[in-house]
Amino acid sequence: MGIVTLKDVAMAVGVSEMTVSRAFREHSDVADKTRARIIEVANEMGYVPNRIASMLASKSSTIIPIIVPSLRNRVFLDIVAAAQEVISAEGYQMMLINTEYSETKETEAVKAVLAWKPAALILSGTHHSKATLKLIQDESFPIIEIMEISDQPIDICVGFSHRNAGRDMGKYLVGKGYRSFAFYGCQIERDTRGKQRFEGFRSEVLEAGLAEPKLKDINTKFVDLVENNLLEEIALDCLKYDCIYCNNDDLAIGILLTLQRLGKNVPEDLAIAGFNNLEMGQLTSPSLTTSSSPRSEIGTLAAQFALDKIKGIKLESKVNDLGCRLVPRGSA
Amino acid sequence: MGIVTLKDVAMAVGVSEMTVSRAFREHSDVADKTRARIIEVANEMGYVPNRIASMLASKSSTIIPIIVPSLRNRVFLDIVAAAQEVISAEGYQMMLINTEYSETKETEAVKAVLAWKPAALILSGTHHSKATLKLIQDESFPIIEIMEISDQPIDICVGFSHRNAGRDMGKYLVGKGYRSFAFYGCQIERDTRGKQRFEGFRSEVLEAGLAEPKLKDINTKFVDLVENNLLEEIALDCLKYDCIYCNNDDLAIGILLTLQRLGKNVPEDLAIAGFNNLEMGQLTSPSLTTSSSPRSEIGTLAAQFALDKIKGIKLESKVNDLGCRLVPRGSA
DNA sequence: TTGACTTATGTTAACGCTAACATTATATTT
DNA sequence: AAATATAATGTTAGCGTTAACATAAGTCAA
Repeated sequence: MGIVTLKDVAMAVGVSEMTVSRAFREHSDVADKTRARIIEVANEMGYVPNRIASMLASKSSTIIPIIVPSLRNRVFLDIVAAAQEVISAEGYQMMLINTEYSETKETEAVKAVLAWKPAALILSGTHHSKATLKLIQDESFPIIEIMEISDQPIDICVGFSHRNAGRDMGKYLVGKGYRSFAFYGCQIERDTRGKQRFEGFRSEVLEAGLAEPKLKDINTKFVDLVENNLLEEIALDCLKYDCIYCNNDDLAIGILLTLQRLGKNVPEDLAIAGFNNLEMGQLTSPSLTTSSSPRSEIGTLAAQFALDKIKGIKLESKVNDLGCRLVPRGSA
Repeated sequence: MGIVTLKDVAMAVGVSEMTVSRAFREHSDVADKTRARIIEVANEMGYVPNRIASMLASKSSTIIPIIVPSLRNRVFLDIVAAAQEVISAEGYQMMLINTEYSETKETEAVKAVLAWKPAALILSGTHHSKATLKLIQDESFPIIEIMEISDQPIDICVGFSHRNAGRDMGKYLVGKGYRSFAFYGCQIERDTRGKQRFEGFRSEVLEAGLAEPKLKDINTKFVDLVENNLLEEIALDCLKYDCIYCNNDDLAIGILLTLQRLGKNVPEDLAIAGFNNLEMGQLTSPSLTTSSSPRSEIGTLAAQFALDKIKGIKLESKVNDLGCRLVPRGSA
């Protein structure tokens, strides 16, 4: 026989479908004895409630999609991992979608996701295409924007100001006495948040009356950089400056270790600062000056806010700035 | 008005619901003119097909859940990222679940996932609890087991032999002349695959007539190790041996960098080997001897196999051993 | 122009479940 | 014991779509 349905169980037990349905939904109004019998028979028969039918009938979904621009980036991986934990723990299901930093793909993803009548939606960033916005404008489920903050979130946003993070780092580095700067990043042109950090950094450097920091966009993925031994060239190029601010810790650590292999001294020959505060940055000597992006917190909170709002719990604030703590260490 | 349904669009255009349904499914038998008109009106009205209703009616799902034991581990992150790419590209949806290495949670996850009538299921490892196996035994969708290989996969498995990976490393290290060994790992007792590598490693060391390698289970997560500065103690402890084989590259690199900070020499004072072949391991000096786990390949292939089998394409082989290449470098 | 196809559209009945209301059994009060 | 309240179960009618079959419209050969 094919799949076991409510009807089959109901017939086997000798009750109505409705009673079986109730028994499986911890509905209070089923007699304990009846429920026990139902559950037993159902298990024996291998009955598994069909969530799809349930969703259609009740018009209530437990799907929470999360749309991120990348899964190669530790930031999003950590966010996804943290959000997943909360979402699962509450009996909801995470649907994971990766847009590869493409606006078109984001719009497509949102369209696809709407077809699932999601319980909530987690989006990355606060900037979205018109098409995307149009799709979600009349939707009534909670929409959480993560990573950045915005004065006018679609609904709720959780993140921090990347501009401020860059500014803080700029202030710190200028204060340390460095005078010529460059900002290095892999594929920055598509990383709007990286660019925001650069902007903050730049404005601080300029305010201090120093020369415009150079924006160095390395048009290769970090993995390929390592794979193809391109880091040496980049590391040597860096030496033209007093200090470099990297788009993320991976690159910063990569340059740091490469310079050391080449016999250079950090921070004497070149000071290096990163972004994210990955574990490895604590292990190099000198250890890495960086900013601690609250990745896991963002994931956890985003999921929590989504669930709270689904449950009708009033949220304190629509804009949640978690800040980004500067972590001064030896490398700059 | 609330949500726009097929019916609304059908009425607006003046055709039957079925025609609208067909128009949205690239069904060939709709006149081009009719389809164009339908799509136009539908877009205007903001119609989004309801996948849930569609799934219920057609009994065909596009959900592919992937159940992994951890999302802190780069291995699974890479697998998930790779699988996601393939799954999305084909118009399917990935549902992500993390069991935190708990068999109970795995069973629960499988139960939850069955309720979605998935198109396929990706599971981690080849060992599953009786309860889990019972749940999936009569299911007809493809089931892909990843990471390990087994002679009797439930359906299809994609991975490599961890025992062999450990054995290869053992052979290599013995060949290099090291004589006293230890295997270090964070929370190995729950990492069955890590244990398999140890077993392979151990058998090779014993076969060479050397002393039993010590199994050192560090009962703390790597992050906490770094956070609480516990690596120094561990690194110093390692010096009792000629050579250590670490459960993963993170730990290996952590120990390597810590030893260097303490003024020790690798591999002279201690040789170190890792597992996974992360980028960072290429950047240390000496760079890290490790094994290259085919993480992305596993993710990609697992997804591909799932999709192929859904489409009825005959697979070449049920057991797919991708191997695990030893990468000899300077650290051991 | 008829019959035989082909193409385009429509009709009906599910899919498996639950909301909302209806009914029956049981407990509680007077 | 009747009247009322409460708990436990049942009935009906969808939820929004699609499979399968039914029909209508258009095409073509003879």
